[in-house]
Amino acid sequence: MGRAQPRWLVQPLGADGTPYRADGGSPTVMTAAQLAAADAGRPRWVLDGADRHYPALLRAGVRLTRCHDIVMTERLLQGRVGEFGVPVAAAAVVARATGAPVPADPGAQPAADAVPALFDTPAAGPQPERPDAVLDRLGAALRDQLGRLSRQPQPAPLRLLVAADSTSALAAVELSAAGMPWDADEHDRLLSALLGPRPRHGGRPAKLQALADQVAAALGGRVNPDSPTDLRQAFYRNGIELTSTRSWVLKSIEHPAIAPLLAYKELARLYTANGWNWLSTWVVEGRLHTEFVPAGVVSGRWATRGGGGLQLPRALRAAGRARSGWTLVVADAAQLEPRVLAAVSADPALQQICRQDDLYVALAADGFGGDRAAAKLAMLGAMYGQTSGEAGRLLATLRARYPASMALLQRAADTGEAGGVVHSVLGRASPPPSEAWRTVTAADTPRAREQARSWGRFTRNFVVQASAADWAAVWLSLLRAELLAGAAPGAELVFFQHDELILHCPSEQAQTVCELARSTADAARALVFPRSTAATPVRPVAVGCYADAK
DNA sequence: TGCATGGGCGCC
DNA sequence: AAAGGGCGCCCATGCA
Repeated sequence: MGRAQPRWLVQPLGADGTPYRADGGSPTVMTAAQLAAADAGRPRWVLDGADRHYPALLRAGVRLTRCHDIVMTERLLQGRVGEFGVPVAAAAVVARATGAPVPADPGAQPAADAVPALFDTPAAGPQPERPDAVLDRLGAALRDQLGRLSRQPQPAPLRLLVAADSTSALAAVELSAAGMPWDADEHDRLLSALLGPRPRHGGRPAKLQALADQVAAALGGRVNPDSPTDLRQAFYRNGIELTSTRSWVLKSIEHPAIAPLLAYKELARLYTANGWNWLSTWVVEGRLHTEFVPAGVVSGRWATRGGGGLQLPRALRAAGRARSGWTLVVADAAQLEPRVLAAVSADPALQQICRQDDLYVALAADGFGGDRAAAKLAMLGAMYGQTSGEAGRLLATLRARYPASMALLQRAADTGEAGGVVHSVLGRASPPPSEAWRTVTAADTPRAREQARSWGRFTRNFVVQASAADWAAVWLSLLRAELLAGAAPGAELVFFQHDELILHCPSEQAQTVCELARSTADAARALVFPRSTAATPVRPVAVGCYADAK
């Protein structure tokens, strides 16, 4: 007895997003093969959360090329609705979640193209929703969203963002399922070389324990180097008062315990965060299976759930290896954020600087006496809101030479300090500050000012970080579209980290993939920053092993 | 025993 | 005068 083939219920929708059951189109039950055939016509499928519905499709061998993700879109729209209080649309969302009808939207505008709705046939549950009810709910939600989109002051960039976020939702499911190729044996060798062999019955690995013993000996007594309190007490007994046990604080101390302690901290981090337990939990059949969460960060950056997929330590990247006969293409957008700042601010001088391959070299030559490190420190400090130290002093140079970009950052910070909302280049809104923040900052106290400035640093950085995330999402979407169109047979996306993409492809496709990564980055720049001359250069490298990429 | 919080550190 | 943004995850710790 074979298992029943999975099937999906598909509702064709009219051009205005209205289900047209009444005039002939009726819900159809489709097999995976039929869905795949239907996708060849490049419809924009409507999904009530790709993370909920796409994994099953993918397991059945169906890849969807384009979609409108109701959940991703709702988050984008709600961020833009009200600055304060409960957004107007929240009521509709609650209604949808409970299966109650959504109020019709009289202002709905026609969609750009016909869209089929698509979702799993209702699973057995306590109270499965009737298929028609699901269809009505989805159709109403779509009409509602298209209407709200068209009423935005600048709908075009936001529509691009909706498309990019929706595609990201599909790509995240695919990336999570594919997994980065990861060589567990190599990982084990690296760990053993650094830490000593894997301990058999608990306890620390040999080299870690030896360092812990050295620390204890140097401090004259028992001390748990994993305990900040313990450490501070031990140092206090030795006549040293520590404000914290952070490594940069320790580095300024002269004491025989410091060197082994710093070494211990570094290795202990490796052992606990990416040691053998991590390996056996997250690496399955040669792939690292972390779960990607598209736009999981308020700025639109992706997050990961499990496995710490966005914090793969450099020391272990040699374990990221292509299969035999295959190649990893590692493509990252170099110095993305200052380039994004130049583009969103349309600062002529900074855009000029950003035409250079290494913009920090050009920046250093322009106003920092050729000191690249100083130029970089100043630029990063400006984008993060640093005002003290060397970065603070160098800020004056940036203000004098790049007034437009520095003014944009200052406006963003001022808006945040006043409790306002800022937006990315495509229109993603920053979250409004909490009620608690409003209460605290209403006072005229040092704490109030500190809280206000802190939120200002967040909004200052948001305009850059979120705009960079816009660009990256469009880049990813364009590259994925090329792959689905067959531009590099066999190539698949396996990793995405803010401004870096990794693809796994048959070695003979590597140069094609490199070129695709470059060309789609250029196309993304033209779409996201159409009036900017600042480049967003991508430098793909074809390697057998992730560690060789930098 | 489980849960929440803070210190600390990895990545961008 | 002003003391760098975003995350996820580990451990230790204090509490119920």
